[in-house]
Amino acid sequence: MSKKYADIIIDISHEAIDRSFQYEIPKALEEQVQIGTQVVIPFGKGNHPRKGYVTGISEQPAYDEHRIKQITEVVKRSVAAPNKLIALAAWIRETYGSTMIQALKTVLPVKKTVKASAYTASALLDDTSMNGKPEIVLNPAQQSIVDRFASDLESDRHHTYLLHGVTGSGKTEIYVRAIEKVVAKHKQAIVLIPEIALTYQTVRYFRAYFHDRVTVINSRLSAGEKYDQFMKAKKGEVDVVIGPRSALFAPFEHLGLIIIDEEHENSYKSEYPPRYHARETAIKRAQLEGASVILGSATPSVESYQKAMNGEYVLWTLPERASGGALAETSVVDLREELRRGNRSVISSELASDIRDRLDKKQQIMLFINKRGYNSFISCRNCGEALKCPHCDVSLTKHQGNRLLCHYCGYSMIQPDICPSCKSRLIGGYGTGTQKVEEEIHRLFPDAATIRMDKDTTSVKNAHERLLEQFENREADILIGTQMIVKGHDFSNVTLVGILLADLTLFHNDYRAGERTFDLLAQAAGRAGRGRIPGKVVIQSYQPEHYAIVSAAKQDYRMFYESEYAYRQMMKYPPVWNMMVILLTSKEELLLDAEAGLLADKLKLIFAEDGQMQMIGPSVPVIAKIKDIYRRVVYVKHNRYNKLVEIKDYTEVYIEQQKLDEQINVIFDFNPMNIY
DNA sequence: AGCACGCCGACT
DNA sequence: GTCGGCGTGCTC
Repeated sequence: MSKKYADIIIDISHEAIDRSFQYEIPKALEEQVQIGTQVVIPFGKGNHPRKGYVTGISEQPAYDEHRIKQITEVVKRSVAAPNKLIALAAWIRETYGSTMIQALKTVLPVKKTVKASAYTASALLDDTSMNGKPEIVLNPAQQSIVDRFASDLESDRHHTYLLHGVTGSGKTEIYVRAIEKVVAKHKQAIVLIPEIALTYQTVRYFRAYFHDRVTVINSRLSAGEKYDQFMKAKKGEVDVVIGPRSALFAPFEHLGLIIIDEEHENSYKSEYPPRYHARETAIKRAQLEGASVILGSATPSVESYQKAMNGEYVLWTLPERASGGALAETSVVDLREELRRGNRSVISSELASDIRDRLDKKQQIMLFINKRGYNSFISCRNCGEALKCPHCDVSLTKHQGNRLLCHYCGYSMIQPDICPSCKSRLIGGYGTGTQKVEEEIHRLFPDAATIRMDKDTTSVKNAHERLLEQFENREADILIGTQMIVKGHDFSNVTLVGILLADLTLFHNDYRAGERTFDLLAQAAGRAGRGRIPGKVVIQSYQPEHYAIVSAAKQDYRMFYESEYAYRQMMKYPPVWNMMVILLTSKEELLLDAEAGLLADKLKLIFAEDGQMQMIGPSVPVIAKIKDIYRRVVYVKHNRYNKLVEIKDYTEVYIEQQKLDEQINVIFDFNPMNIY
């Protein structure tokens, strides 16, 4: 009988209207309008139709009744998000800093009425003639973990588990068994996988167990296709959703388990606002919905391992390969020593002789170089200037055909003959990119067939899969690549892995440099000797005494963790302390400098009194401008995360009150994955 | 984000 | 005298 009212967040991303507005629900729409429903409402003076999300329903008007307008209609083809997802969005907004509408859009399935693209769901989704589930017998370590999970589930205890298992120890089998237990209780599971690891084999594995009760989300799905998969989850037509970060928001009604594979991966942190971390957000969602979380990794993040150490997570360990196969032998080569002996090649003499040996035995080799275009910028030996992008303040990278390219905005130019700043002719490229390594290999081993994998050779659709397939089919002896060849792929004939420059200088100044290096080396080592023949890993480095390299060579995670934790503790870095980056951007450099300074002073004045805050900056970030937008950063460290949230809230209000939001944009990043 | 209200300069 | 500049403030 009585009227009903809806609290609605309007789809306009602006702080000034980042709050809910109350609308009357017309009788005809009462059944359709629920929390999470997308509706169209008249907004503002002109009563322009706007989209909005219902975040609450009440019986009383909280506002002058005559001024409350009516909901126009419900957006067709929209899924009402479960109530809990709205609460999760509110938590994301508060924890990471963004407008409510941005947080809602992150959490809710976006149903664009775009027609589904022609190649539907890609090869990952359509597979027919699936043979029954593989008869895999768990080893005692695996069995004991599955049993413990089952008993927790039986007694309704929900934990976050950290599954620390070396590469090849059979983590996936544990995931699958845990999901089986959850599904048996009529609950559902989400499996998060880093995008690059979302391979055909992985999906096949889950398909073998759950058949058409599992669905896969990947970045190649159109918005419409992704929406359809989410609908299946909501209607209970599937039990398992597999996908990257965004799959965390699959609108299951009875969520029982969230699995995050390779939990240490950087791609679980969103790179645009709200910059949420899928691991933390998963744990929050599980808490809201009474579900469990399993985090799996061979090289856990320092954050997660610390929580396992202090009892917040339950630690499960799989110390051995499931097949019983031995881990690879490792050898560290000191590149300084190599240079002293007069070898200026990127291939050390030890690595060269190992390559020769494997080529002769018809075994395969993987060579790994940290980064595309590493050091392959053009600089002047007279004045020392490196050629930079005029819009982005980053070095231009040399590509084939004397072309220099900016990797941030795509700006390109032909390499000049004389230095633009000092007119010297001593200008050129010095570097060891993947192309250069390939040339060097051809010089040293003219008989070797090579495949090069980097962003340039894999930019074409499916090139990535095709190149890996060629290598698998032994069409080449040596695979040369960047990060992308390190993760996940098992080639049984690879018996030698060379890490050409395990150096840390690349990530200089970055507090996660050690962690990233250890992860990379451990993963690379995991690529060697996956078949019957034992493998070898050669690690070349200028800093062979660094703890990340020493512990990686020993394949000793615990040793790495102890050193890394001590370092973080000493430097007051996360996870021991917390850090927030305030990134300020503007077209006006002078204004930006002035206002960044004022903000920093203000924050110091207000928040310094407890003595637990440390502030650095404002400073000019490594990349001082992108696309002609200038950037400044302020780093704020505090032992308590909540205090950083308070400082974030204060900053938001300050920027708005000073009327700076037109000319200066502010973005927050909590416990950042990389330095600015 | 839009849109209206509102208080000061060069025009039919 | 009026048309219109976009500064300021509000939107259920």
